[in-house]
Amino acid sequence: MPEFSGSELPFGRVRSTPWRRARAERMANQGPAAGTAKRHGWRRSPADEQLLDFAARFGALTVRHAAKYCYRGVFETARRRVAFMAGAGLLERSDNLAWAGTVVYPTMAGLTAIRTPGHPELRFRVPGEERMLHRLLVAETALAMLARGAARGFEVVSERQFRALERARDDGESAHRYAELVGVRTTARTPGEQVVHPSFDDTGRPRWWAIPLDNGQALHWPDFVVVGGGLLRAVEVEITPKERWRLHAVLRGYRTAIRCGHIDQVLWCVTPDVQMQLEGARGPDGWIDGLLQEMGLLPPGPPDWTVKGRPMVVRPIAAVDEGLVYALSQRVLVASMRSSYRQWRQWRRVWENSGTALDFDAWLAVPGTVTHLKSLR
DNA sequence: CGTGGTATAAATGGCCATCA
DNA sequence: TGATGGCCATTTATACCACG
Repeated sequence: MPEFSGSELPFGRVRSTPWRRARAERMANQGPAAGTAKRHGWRRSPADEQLLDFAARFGALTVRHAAKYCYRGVFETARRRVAFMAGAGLLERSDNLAWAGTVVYPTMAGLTAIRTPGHPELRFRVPGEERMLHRLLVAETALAMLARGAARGFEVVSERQFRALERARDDGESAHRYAELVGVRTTARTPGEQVVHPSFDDTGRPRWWAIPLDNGQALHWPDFVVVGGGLLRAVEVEITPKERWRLHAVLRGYRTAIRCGHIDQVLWCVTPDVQMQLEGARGPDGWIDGLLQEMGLLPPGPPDWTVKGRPMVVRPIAAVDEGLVYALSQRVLVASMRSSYRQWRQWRRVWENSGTALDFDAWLAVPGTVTHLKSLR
């Protein structure tokens, strides 16, 4: 059987349409260069490259995220472009998590496709499912900040990026260069200007993108770093309480990094249990301080987060994507109030229509609500 | 060598059938 | 029920070419 492609199909076999021809061309042009020239069946748009870039930086992304942050909110377009890139071998898709919808992550070819000189070379890695919620929350938080801060020249550097930078065996030279490339102020342009200094590990190597712990014997990696106004702000997304000694060690590391002029501020986006660990909680006899007060990173007593310029800021994590809202709330809710994604969405609709002032989780916790909801179907 | 018009490629968004 | 692939009509981007 002879093989035919695209417009060369023999008369009468399959009617050749532009769509079929383009598909045949897509099949014939796969790999890192796919979509860069005519006759490839599709053309890589700036939005496509942005999606590849985001997926590479954060390791994984949902199609809904892609739609929101790359394709002006049009899901249909995002799905189609993802399909093209998956067909070209640049992206891999996974639909193992119902609440996430389709998750996309870059292939080796996808990473090669957007490799830019001067930027860290990322390794290929299949994202593990167990950490997927955390990974997607990090991506969402970072993308939201990037979308808001892009106009003001904010840049976001992901954990994958700085792990690649700090892996280099060059005494921190490429990490330093990259810091300058993304706008970190490493030298004062005017006298007295605040300058960023790196931390140092126990070998004396400067660490621009990692936080040395235990006198530099170990390194801690923030979830991502925001570069703005020439300074570094570390962001931590914590949805599981760490053991006290581990969290303590991380906070000590950050405290040192802040004091030596490396990190300007740490933002903690956390679930209620972690928030309690960090800033304390109201007890029977007044406020019980958390780790931040104990370590002098916050004045004793209930925190006032309207005060600006604190070295550490804690705020409740707020998922935007409906699937992430679900997955996150399932960890916070007591077992009896958990439900399948499908059921949760039905309950959400009931909540929306109920006109209550309570937020969803609080509404669900009102005695009788769950029993009532379960009786509906 | 620039300009403007035309042909063609590709993007987009809507719709539908299928599938799990 | 949502994700998906197939298809179509319309819009937009790009390549090409003749002309001055």
